[in-house]
Amino acid sequence: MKRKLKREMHSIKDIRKDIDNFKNTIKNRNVDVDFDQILNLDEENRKLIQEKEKLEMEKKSISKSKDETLFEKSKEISKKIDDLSKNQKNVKDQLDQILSNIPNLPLNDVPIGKDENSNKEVVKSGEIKELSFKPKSHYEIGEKLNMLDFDLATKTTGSRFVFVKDKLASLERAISNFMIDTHVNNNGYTEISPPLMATDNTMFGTGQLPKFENDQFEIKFDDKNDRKFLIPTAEVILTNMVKNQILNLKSLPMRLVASTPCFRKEAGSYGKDTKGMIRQHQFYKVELVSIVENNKCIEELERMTSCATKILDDLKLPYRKIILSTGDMGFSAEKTYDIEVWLPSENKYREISSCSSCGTFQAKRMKARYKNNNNENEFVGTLNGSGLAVGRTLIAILENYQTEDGSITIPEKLRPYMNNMEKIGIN
RNA sequence: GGAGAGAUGGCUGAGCGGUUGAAAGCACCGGUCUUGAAAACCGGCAAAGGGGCAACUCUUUCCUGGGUUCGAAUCCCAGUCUCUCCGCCA
Repeated sequence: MKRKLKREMHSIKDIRKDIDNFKNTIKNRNVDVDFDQILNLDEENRKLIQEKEKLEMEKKSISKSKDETLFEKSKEISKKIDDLSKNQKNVKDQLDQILSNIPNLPLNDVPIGKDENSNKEVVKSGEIKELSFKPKSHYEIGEKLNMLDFDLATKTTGSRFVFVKDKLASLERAISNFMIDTHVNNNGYTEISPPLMATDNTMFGTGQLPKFENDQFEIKFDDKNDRKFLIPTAEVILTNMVKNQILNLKSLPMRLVASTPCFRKEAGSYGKDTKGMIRQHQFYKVELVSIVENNKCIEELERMTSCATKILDDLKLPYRKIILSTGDMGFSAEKTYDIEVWLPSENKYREISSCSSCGTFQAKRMKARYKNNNNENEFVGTLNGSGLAVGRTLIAILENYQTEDGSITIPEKLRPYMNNMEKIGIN
C-alpha cells in the first residue's frame, strides 16, 4: 500500500520554536541554509491555510443546511478554495524542498570542525605486529595468489569491481558468516535477508534522497512511475522496515542484522583508492540496525559500536575508534563513531565500520512511531552501523596476516568456517 | 500473459450519497474488584495540520490522482498495490 505523506526532515515547528539553535548548529555542518526564507515561507503557508479553512467552514455549513438558495454561493466558494489550495500547496512544496535538504543536528558532544581533521580518536586497541619484511598491499598479495582478479572484472564489468576467487572467496564468505553468527548468537540481533532494491520513497526515508541521488544506482525496472534503486547499504532497507508504522512499545528495541551486497557510484572520488578493493562499486557489508525508544539512542550507539569492535577483537585486528566531527558526519547522523582498522601496507588506519545514531531524524522522514507509556505517539530512534564491512575485513586480514612467502594465516575464529584450514598459500 | 476479487483507524472488520471520523471485536491506557496477578465489570483510545497561554476549537484524511454533486468512504474515470484461478518459467 502506497501512501503519499507530507515529508520533511525537521519539523517546521521545532525550527520556528528554536531558530537560533538551528542556525548555530547547522552552521557546523558545512551547509548553507536560508533560514529567513524558511520562516517567510512558513508564515505565508500558514496564512493561506487559515484563509482556506475559513472558506471550507463556510462551504461545509451550507451543504449541511441543505438550503438550496445558498447552493450557488457554495459553488463560488469552491472555486476560491481551489485557487487558494494551489497557491498554498506551492508554498508548502517550496518549504518542504528546503527542509528535506537540511542535515540532522549533531549532538552536543560531537567535535565541531569542518572536515575529517577535526575527528577525535576515542580508543586504540590491538597490537600492531612488527613484520620482518616489507608488508605487501592486499592487491599484491591477492593477485599473486591468483585469487583477486581486477583485470577480469574490468573486462566483464568495468572499473571498481573485482573477482574474488577460490580460497579468498571462501574466506570472504567465512567472514560474513562469522559476523552474522556473532551478532545473532551473542548480541541479540535478528537476521534478515532483505531485497537489494528500494523505492525512491524508501531512499528518502533514510536520507539518501533527494540530496544524494548522484551516488545511487537507479534500476530501469519498467516504464511505470515508480523508481527503484540498488541499495547503497542494508541500512536503507532494514531501517525502512518500520516506515509508516506505529509500533507497540513491547516490540522495541528491534535489532536487525543483514549481510548484503552494497552498490555505490562513488561519484566524486575519482583518483581516490583506485587500486585494490578498498573502494568498489559493489561490496559486501554486514549491517546492524536498531530501532529504539528515542531516549535510548545514545546508550544503543555505545552498545552497537562495541558489537562491531568485538568482531575486530575476535579477529585480532588492530583498530582505533574515532568520533566524527560535525563536518564529516553523514547527512542523517546526530553522532557517529568510525572504526578504523590497521593496514600495514598503507601504514595507517582505514575505515572499516561506521556506527551512527540518527535520533528521530529518519523516523520523521519515514513516519515511524511507537506508542509510549502515556499512549502517545512518538517517533522512534534509529541507529545503523557496519558490523563490519566484509570486503575491507578481507583486506585487513590479507595485510595483517600475511607472511613473507606470500601466504595468509587464517584467523582462528574463522577456521571453523573454512574446514579448519589454517593458511592460504599459492597452489 | 488470460480471468476474477479486493484496498476503511495500531490490528480484524461493518458501512455503499447527507451529524459516518466512521459500528463491532482485538490490542492499548485508566479505574473497580483481588494479598498480588488473571478473569469480570466501568471509562478512555485514529492521524496530520491550523488557531489559542490554556480549557478548547477549526480543517483535512476511509490506497493514490482526477471527475460528478450544494454535499462522496459511498457514484464515475485513470493509476498503484494485494489476493484467487489459469497459462508460462525458475
